[in-house]
Amino acid sequence: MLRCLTVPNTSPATLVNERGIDEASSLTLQERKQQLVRTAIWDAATDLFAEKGYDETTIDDIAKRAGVSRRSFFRYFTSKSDLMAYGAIGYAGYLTEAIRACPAGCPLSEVFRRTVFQVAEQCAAHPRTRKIMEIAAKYPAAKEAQQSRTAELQERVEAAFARHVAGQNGEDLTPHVVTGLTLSVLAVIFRAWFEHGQQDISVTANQVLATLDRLVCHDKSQGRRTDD
Amino acid sequence: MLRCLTVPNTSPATLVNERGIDEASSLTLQERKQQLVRTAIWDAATDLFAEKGYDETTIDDIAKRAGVSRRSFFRYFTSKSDLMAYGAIGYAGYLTEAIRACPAGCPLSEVFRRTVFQVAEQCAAHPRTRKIMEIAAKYPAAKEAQQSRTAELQERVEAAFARHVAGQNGEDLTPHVVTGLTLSVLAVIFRAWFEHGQQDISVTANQVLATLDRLVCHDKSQGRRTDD
DNA sequence: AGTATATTGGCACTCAGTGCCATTGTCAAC
DNA sequence: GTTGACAATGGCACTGAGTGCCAATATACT
Repeated sequence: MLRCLTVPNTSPATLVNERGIDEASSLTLQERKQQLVRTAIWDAATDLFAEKGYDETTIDDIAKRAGVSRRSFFRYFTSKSDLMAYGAIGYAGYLTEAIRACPAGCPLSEVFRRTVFQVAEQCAAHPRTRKIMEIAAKYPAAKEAQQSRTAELQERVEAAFARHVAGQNGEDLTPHVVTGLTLSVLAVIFRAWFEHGQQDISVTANQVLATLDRLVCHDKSQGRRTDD
Repeated sequence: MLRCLTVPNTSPATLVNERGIDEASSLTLQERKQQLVRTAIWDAATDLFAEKGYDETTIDDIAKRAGVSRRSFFRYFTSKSDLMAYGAIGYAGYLTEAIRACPAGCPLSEVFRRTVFQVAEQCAAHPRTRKIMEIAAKYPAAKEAQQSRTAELQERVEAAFARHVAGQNGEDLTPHVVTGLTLSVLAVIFRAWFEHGQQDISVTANQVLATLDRLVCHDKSQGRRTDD
């Protein structure tokens, strides 16, 4: 993964916005055209996944419907997995942005809560989120592909948290723990929100965080382990 | 994934033990032979991964060194990813077993703690854990492959937790939350344990759980969200 | 117009993964 | 010892993924 694509200058910021046509402020014409092709491929692919299934859709199919050559497909996405993980880049952007937005003195537990709520709402508002979740729920291989960039995501989020708590010793495990917690909590929220009504995601988020509190802060008497 | 392999009767319990030669109590001769081939392939593969890299190792290489045909490789493992995820089956077994071992009245927070410690120690004692972690740390594609069965793992663990808290309404999010928490905490523990000394993993586990407590149970004044 | 550069498409190649069938090995019954 | 049933293996051929290379085309800049 993470191969060098020839075509796009794919700066992460470029990929955050969806349509690539309007609101193209600081983008050159070339970049906007590339973005256009990229979303064309993505739209063609997700449509086909929904129509005839994830495994059954070949890259030839996608390229044909998107109106590009097979060879060009691989210049915009490294693989079919890469397509499903497309949203992960924007997701990582939301997360790091939300963490960075917190004031310096803000306790980490509060940074965690704010990040969870803000990112949940941002993703819930995004049309791509729903489409991807539907495909992932239907086809296990698609779900696996979607999560194929977890490592990169984790690294970026960890770096953002580490930046917030800068000034501690290097051996501190805090950034790792918050990152794991944040990502797993968000995953639970998305799943519950998607499976049930998909109404207001902040309600779901509150439920999940309340459950977490009940779980961790219940009895802390047994902080050290003794064998049974 | 999860294709039907022709050869092996691969019951999950069969795969938990490592060598497959000794301590073969309730296994037929055929099953033990299959297990032998399976571990031969696995050994050959991990050796090659360590020698010449994960991506550079083809399935032909693995089959040749293991002394089986290319076609037979695919009867024991569905893919190279499947090989890296081989340990996930035993891992899931450890987790469900640890959860089930807790007495019925045990509060979930305590089940969580016990499971984390027990599974961490079991995995740390297993020779395969170290080997896999070394490869995964070195090659990103291998790490990705290793996590390719997260969905199955999650389902099994969730089911085990749900069994423990049986008697609640179906809308309860608790099993989802504990599962996410358990898996992410264990991931942090393994990583920290592997990167640092790899001494006593229960020390690492205590550090991580202490960090978690500090994080979640810090100030709970802001249980409901208000926009800034 | 004319040149440098970016993008694309086509071709050929390796490797992953699968279906099909012939061969071999194993075990039991006769 | 032979025969027959059945599991395991190996070989072959095929589709699809992914990549390198080069020619053709489009775009930008002078």
